[in-house]
Amino acid sequence: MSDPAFKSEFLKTLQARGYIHQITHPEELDEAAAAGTIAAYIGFDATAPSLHVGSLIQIMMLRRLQQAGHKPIVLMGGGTTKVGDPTGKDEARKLLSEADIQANIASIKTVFAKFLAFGDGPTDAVMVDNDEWLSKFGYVQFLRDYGVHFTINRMLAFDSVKLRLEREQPMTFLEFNYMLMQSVDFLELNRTRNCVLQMGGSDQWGNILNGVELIRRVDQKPAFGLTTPLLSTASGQKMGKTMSGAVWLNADMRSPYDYWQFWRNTEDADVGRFLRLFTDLPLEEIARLEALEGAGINEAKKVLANEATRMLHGAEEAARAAAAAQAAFEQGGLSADLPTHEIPAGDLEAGVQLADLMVAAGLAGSKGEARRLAQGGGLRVNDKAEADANRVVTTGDVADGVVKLAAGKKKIVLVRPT
RNA sequence: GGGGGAAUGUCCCGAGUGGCAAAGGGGGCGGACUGUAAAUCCGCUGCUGUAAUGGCUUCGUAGGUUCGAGUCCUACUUCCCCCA
Repeated sequence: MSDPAFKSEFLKTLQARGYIHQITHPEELDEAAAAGTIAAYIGFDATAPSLHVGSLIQIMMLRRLQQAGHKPIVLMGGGTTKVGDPTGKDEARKLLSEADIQANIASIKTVFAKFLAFGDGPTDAVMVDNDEWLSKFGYVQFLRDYGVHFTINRMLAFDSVKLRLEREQPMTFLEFNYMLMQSVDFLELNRTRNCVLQMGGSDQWGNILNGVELIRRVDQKPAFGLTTPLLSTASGQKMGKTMSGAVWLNADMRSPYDYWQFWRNTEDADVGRFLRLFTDLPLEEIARLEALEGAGINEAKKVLANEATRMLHGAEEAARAAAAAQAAFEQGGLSADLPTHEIPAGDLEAGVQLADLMVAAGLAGSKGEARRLAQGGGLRVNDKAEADANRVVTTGDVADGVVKLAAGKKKIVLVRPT
């Protein structure tokens, strides 16, 4: 993609920090963003009770938008989730019940307030749910109003459809309609809220393009689309799924400590990129951190972990996570802020099989796994390797009020008798 | 409606002759090396249990044949392809 020198603060920032993959009408959009306040939206589907770091780049982009003096619109996909986005999938995802979707939305909502300022002002963020309008259409009315603007010929050419067909995987008519719904969302937001820009991940390009064209065709009004690059780590892993599963943003699904660890374990080659995308640090500062070599780059990773955790969970939680990590990894000591598992003191007096304790503490999925861990040398009790998972843990193992269990070098749980 | 094909280890892909806890890969986990990195190398990867042989539950669903079935038979479910 060409590299035009943008005039608007917003696009300049996105460009400099690496958010831009494709833009539909770069110059026009730049003009609009430079001339005054614009409104832009990103849609989030409610397929899980929390968003994960895979969505973080989108959230951060809304933050940049607001920082540049524009209005972010968070679109919750209450309506579209009922249909399910086929993009990038080989199979239709199982349909969620309406109750599940509503519960997911309620749970997801809270995260946005950490990144955006909501309110009624001209550049305050707002949240809307597309179920509001999508559920109101009658089938025939929807077909007549919008169906006429989409040709099957063109829809078949979009990757989301084409790839599925090429791989000879079935695509239901329900899924086929998803891109129409998303296009109508954009049109609706354009009409009711004067929203001129839809942003999203690069996999959304086709869906976004359809909305842009719908607005331009039906209302003869300007509309733009912008996508972010697909985020993967330097070694090619998909971003967001790691060691212990998805990196959720909700604190009750992924603790601040684990969140901090996630960023701390960033690959060397990704540090600069992630700092630009996921922190508010000035670019000069990032350039300095990124230039650190060898083990020195660990400093940059700590900064990244601190900043990212602070933004999501607050300064206090970030500091505690950092302190716990320092105690555990750099001093080999204990910290009360490490993940803790409580068990009745009586159980420990009676003695608990180590394998059972590992499972209870969440360090092993089954006793068999605990055994294998032990045999592989990855199980440690109070920092001492323990090859026998059948060993009984008793009060004699308590030191400083806890028993320190570790699975591998990074997963630590303090067992605290109560 | 007719004809042909497919569903495999609760992450994915994928081999499978009647003796299979089931090849191989990806992913994941652990170890070594390092810097809580990457790359590389080694080990593990159904549950349960032992000092150890073991026990139990898995191959779309339900039955059947057999000493023994992922593998053969019957019905059913879902999906794909071709014809109408």
